Amino acid sequence: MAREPHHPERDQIALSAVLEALSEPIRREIVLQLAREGEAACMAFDDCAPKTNLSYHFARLREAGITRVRIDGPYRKISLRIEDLEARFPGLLETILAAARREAVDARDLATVS
Amino acid sequence: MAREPHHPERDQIALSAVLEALSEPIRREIVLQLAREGEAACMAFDDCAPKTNLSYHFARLREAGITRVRIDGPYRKISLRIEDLEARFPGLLETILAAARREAVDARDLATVS
DNA sequence: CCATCAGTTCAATAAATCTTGAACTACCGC
DNA sequence: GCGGTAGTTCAAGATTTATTGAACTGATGG
Repeated sequence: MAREPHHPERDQIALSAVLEALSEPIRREIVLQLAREGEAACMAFDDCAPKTNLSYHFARLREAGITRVRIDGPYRKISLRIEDLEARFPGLLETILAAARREAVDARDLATVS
Repeated sequence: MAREPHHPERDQIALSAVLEALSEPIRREIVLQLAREGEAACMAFDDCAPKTNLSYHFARLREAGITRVRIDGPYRKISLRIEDLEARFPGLLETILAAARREAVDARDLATVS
């Protein structure tokens, strides 16, 4: 296990990678939760998918430049790179997360009517 | 050839599909050009990729709900579904296109320095 | 030291994506 | 109708993605 996982520099964050990372529902759910609750350990997402699958999605988010991973004893603490993303692509993260929240609300409303 | 190609209803436009569609550089280039120049026939993009490949990307954009295709004699006129997208996911399209333009500018600046 | 907990890496598989050439459809002008 | 132009569909291949179980690393507590 690499002691320091790789993170792209702010200037190296690519739009294709960011959009592709956030096009996945599980990864979007992870990012939404990080936006709500701030830094969290991996185990905070254990109800989203099996551990081994989460590990894959964490890596994709990290390599896309969306999250930062910090090793804290036996835990890995994940957080959003909000400032880097805002500097590179202003408003992008917040707009996509707003769209995700809106889609969730719309889906719930639709279920209520039926 | 289906006379009327399928378009998803406004309410059926899915965030995953939109982000995935726009994560592809060729498709993003198509959408940028549509945003600049408005409705255009497919042949307006012939320098982006071979025709058969473009056809594939046009279909992905249309099925994601990003573009509308209108048959006009021998041509197919493509346009952005700006109002539908704005109603479903406010600010999303414009923010992503702004990010795409910024990334292009940054890449050009980097090349100028080197 | 040993067991455990947190999380990753590896290997394998199924599915989706991107790309291309060949064949096709649909419309138009002569 | 014939030929040409605009664009799609089909089939095939290479690549990437998502998912999972098994084996692994690294830190901690007893």
